[in-house]
Amino acid sequence: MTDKQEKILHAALELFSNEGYNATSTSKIGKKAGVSEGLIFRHFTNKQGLLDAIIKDAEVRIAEVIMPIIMETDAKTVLKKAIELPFGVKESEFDFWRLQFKLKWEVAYNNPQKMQPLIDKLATAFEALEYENPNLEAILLNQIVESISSEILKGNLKQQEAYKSFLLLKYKL
Amino acid sequence: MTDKQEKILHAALELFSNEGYNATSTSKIGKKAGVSEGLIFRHFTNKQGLLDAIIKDAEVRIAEVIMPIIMETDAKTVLKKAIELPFGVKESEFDFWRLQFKLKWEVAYNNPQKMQPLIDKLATAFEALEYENPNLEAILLNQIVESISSEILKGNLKQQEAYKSFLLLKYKL
DNA sequence: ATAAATAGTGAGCAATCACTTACAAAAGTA
DNA sequence: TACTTTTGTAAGTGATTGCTCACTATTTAT
Repeated sequence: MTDKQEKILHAALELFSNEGYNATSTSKIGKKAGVSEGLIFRHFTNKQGLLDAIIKDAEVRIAEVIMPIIMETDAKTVLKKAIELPFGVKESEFDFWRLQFKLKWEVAYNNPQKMQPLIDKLATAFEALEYENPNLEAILLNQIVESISSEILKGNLKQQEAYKSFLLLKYKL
Repeated sequence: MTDKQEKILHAALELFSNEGYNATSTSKIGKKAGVSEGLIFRHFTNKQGLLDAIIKDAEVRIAEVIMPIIMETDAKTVLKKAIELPFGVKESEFDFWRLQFKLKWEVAYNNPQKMQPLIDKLATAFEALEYENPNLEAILLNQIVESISSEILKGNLKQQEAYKSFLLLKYKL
């Protein structure tokens, strides 16, 4: 991956995330990346190709973030790590993650449940802890985690520490 | 409000909701509404004006939906009605509500917490029921309700009845 | 009935869109 | 070195964008 290729990807990520895919023109991307517009098409075929490259990279990064939870053997620690997940996102990566959530609301890109492995892991954890309805508990907690992530990424969640403690307490962790 | 004005608004709502604001051209709206493109600008000034009209209407409808909960005096019933909210949305109104959630991810339109009255009401309900942390409980439940709404509107939530019962049970309702 | 105001049309506007093409610079390879 | 491939640019392409304008049709008010 060339230096300029990375610059293009980075500029596209930032613009897609902050202004939206359709609201971002390839000319704007070229300008922000400090590159001729034509180079975008040389490297990524078309505008959709740019998005595809970002999405492909995202799948890897999502797997990376989820891995430590999937590998965890202690049920309580699984839940704890899952709850702490959104609070640990670095601000330098906000653009990246915000785009992921934004894309879920774009029709063209139908979202094939990348979080399913996490939900499954949560379900087995809840089962081990003898919750009455592990599957629905897993779905609920995943929803909570995603919803907290959304709020944080949009800059809407105040009192994060208090909220984290509150949730950990609720699940007796 | 003229017949044609309503046709324009309805077409715009459907297109904005399903394809996105930026992906929808005024020419497409005119065609779908069976109206000349120019008429859109006569009635709504510009494309943004169209969206503004939809948003203004939305504020009314959101207030309508929340009102029965705000007016409710029994704490348990408040929670029950809040949880049941997303499961009662009519399919004919999916486009409308989906657009509301979609807009939360658009930068241009910064969302001034239309749900705050509901959150406040939930907080006092949790207080009456002697929950330890009523404010955070209210924020959490609101997040859950919104997240369920999102999943339903995207057609991603299976076993809705089971999930509803599960939540009501969780809050002892 | 007549005038004024409103509703509606369709052609046309400059600007921008995603993308192509012709060509030059740079880098790799023999 | 000489040749090929890759990387990069700048000036285009036709199509579409949001929007205006000159005009007609219809309603409303006097």
